[in-house]
Parts: sequence; structure tokens; C-alpha cells
Amino acid sequence: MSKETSFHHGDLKRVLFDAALKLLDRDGVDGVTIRALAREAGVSHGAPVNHYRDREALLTALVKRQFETILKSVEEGLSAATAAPNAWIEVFGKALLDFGFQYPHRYKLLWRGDLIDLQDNDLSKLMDQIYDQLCDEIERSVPEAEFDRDTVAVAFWSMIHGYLDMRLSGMFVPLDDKVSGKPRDVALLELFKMLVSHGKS
Amino acid sequence: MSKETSFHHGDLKRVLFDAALKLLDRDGVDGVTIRALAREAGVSHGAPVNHYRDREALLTALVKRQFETILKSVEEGLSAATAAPNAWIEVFGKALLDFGFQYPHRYKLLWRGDLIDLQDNDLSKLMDQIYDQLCDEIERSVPEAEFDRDTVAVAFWSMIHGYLDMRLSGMFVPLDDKVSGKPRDVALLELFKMLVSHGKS
DNA sequence: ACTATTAAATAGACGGTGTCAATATGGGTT
DNA sequence: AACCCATATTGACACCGTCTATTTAATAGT
Repeated sequence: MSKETSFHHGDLKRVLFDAALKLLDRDGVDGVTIRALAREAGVSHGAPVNHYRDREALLTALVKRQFETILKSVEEGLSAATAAPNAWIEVFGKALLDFGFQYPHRYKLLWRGDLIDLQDNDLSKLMDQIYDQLCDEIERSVPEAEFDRDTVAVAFWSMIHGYLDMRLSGMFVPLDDKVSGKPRDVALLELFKMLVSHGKS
Repeated sequence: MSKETSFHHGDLKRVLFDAALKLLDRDGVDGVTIRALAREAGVSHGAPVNHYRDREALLTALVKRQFETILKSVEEGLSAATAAPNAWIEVFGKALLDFGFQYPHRYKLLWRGDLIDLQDNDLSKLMDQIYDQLCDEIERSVPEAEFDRDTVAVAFWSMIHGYLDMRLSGMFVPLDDKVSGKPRDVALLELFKMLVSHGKS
């Protein structure tokens, strides 16, 4: 049973997924409705249920794909990183910030725990992989830290995510979010770099 | 025209507001529907439009009230704060963290820019007041900072908000979010305190 | 090759939502 | 007493997710 040309439509699942991503980028998650998907794919409103149990399953699939992308981006960044002591800050920072600013609606969806299946094992595994990569880098780079490793990891990820979330939600719209010519996010990364450097007072 | 007993219901506006808050705390923002509100208040589904133009107006009113509460909490905390150099970290940190963990659905709503009216002047003013308070405290406490004042403010608020958002969304559920007996959030505040202390290397 | 099975797609229904238009109601003012 | 107008009701419309047959088509078994 070749899954390629399995039925009427070819492979509707991929078409639906791509349509969902397109709608997400254009209209935000509220625009990603089962029925809009079906319209986009030119099938009846009941068709998608054969490929995605419900909207939660669809959105969870979208989220997993995005975390895969981010994980890959982090891994590539790490393998190409300089030997600088705290290169991980820029690798993780850029991976998340670039993704967030390029695909704001995708990024917002990543944290809509009310819309996706938090029990999904693949999803948990993906997030753990990213978090573990972060912790590993912190351990390598800040070996005798006086800070708890997890605390540094949580603080870093929290700062990045918090900044992105506030910016992308539109709640925080600075007229000019620059500091001495540099974007604010770069300043945030530098500030954090200084934290872990001065740490061993 | 006394606004107290102005009509049939007494003052439906307040009843609707309270019902909205109750529904928000119980079911999250998705449970705050115009029609559920009307049911709760025992009026027809079309009645609320006389007091809240649409759902966006209602949710915006809810958000403004919450920011008022937070602002008041911050102000009280500051006036009662010790003379410790970086007391503001605990005042702002506790104000936000306590509010977030006590009323998770309210806190999440604060940042749903897609659901509320971001052009609302009162709302902007409230957020500015909180942000300005934060900046003032940073200026008083870190006078000759090598860090840009706004960057410190943004970094701090980002970290707090990011941590809260990840925790409350359920995406980040550590088995045991403690570090050497203390809750993680306390560790985050201590870490940030260390940052601004060691800053003037 | 024909049939049986099963996956996939359709069509229709139900209950829910926000929002709008038309209508009814009642308090306060003239 | 007559009027006005804010308030409340009712009903409609277009969406939504999801469930139920029902039909269609591709595959598997004999």
C-alpha cells in the first residue's frame, strides 16, 4: 500500500498541513480552522477528520514541526559555533529570536498549551532535547558555576521567551527598541553574557 | 439620573463584569463568552451589548482592572520596601509572580493582544505607569550602571514574564521546580540580583 | 476476475459562538 | 399625559468543531 498515491486526493494529509501553515502565518491561529483548511484543500468540511482527529491534533502536529525546525537550527548553530566561552548564548538566542520574529504566529502557537496536546510524547521529547542541549552547553561553558545549571537555563530561556512573547503579542511596542544603535534583543544577550562571566565573583 | 438604580436590573454592568471574572478564573478566557455572561446574569444574550460594545471591549475592561491591581500591588510593595539596594527586584518579582500563580487565567489574559484593544489609552497609560515605576527604581538603585536602564528593565520583566508564561501555559512542567529547597522563581530573582550587583565590575 | 473489506470523502445535523437588526419595555423629563 | 431614549428581548445570520450516516474508491482475498 503505497502511501503516496493512496486515494482520491493524492495525499491530502500533506496538503492540509501545508494549508494550515499558510493560514497560520497569514491569519494567526484563529484562522486555522478545520473548515478553512478543507476549503483551502478543496475538500468537504468533514474530510480532514481522517487525517487529523480534531483541531488539537492538527495544531499539535504544527507545533511539533516547528520545534523540530528550532532544534535543527540550534544543532546547526552549535556545530558551527566558535570556541568562545559563551557562544551558546548567541546560538540559542538567535535561533529563537530569529524564528520568532520571522514567524510570529508560529512562535505564539508553540506556547498555546490550551490548544495542543501537552501529553504528546513526541512533543515532550522534542522540548526535552532542546532543553538538554541548552543545559549541556551551560555545563560545558560554566563548569564551576556558582549558579545552579537549571536555574541559568530557565532564566535564559525565560528571558528570551518573555521578550519575544511581549513583543509579538503587541503589548510591548517600544517606539524605538534600540539601545545605542543595536536592537534590544542583542543588548539582552550581551547582558546575559555578562551575567555568566561575572558569575564567579 | 442616578446610575445606581438606573434600570431594570440595577446595574447590570457590574454584574456582568463580576460574572466575567468568575468565568475567567474558572474556565479560562475561552469560557468568557458574551452569552455565558448573559446566562450568568440572568439576562438575554443581547443585553450585554449595551454595556460592552463587543467581546473585545469586555476583555479589555478585565485586563485594565488587573493591571490596576498589579500597579497598586507594586506601589504598596515599594513604599513598604526595605532600603536594600535592590529591593525592587523582589517587589516587582513578587507582585507579578504572586499574581500570576494565584490567578493564572487572569495573568494569561493580560498578554492576549489578539483579544483586547491595544489602542485603548487607559490600558497604555497603565502599562506605562508600571514600566516607568520599574525604570525609576532601577535608576535609583543602579545609578552608575554600565547597563542601559531600559535594557535592565526589559530583561527583568522579560525573565519574569517568560517564566510565568511557560509555567502557566503548561508547556514547562518540571517534575520538581526547586533548587536546593527554594522555589525556582526565588532562584531567578536571586540570580538577577547578582547580575545588577556584579555589574559594576 | 469478482467479491468483500476497509479507508477516505461527502452531506447533513446539532449545539455553540459573536454580532447585527427589529422590536418591546420602562424610567425620567417635559 | 405624552414623549424620549437608554435598556432589554428576540430572532436571524454566518461561522465554528464535531458527530452521524452514507457514498465512494482502493485494496485484499478467494
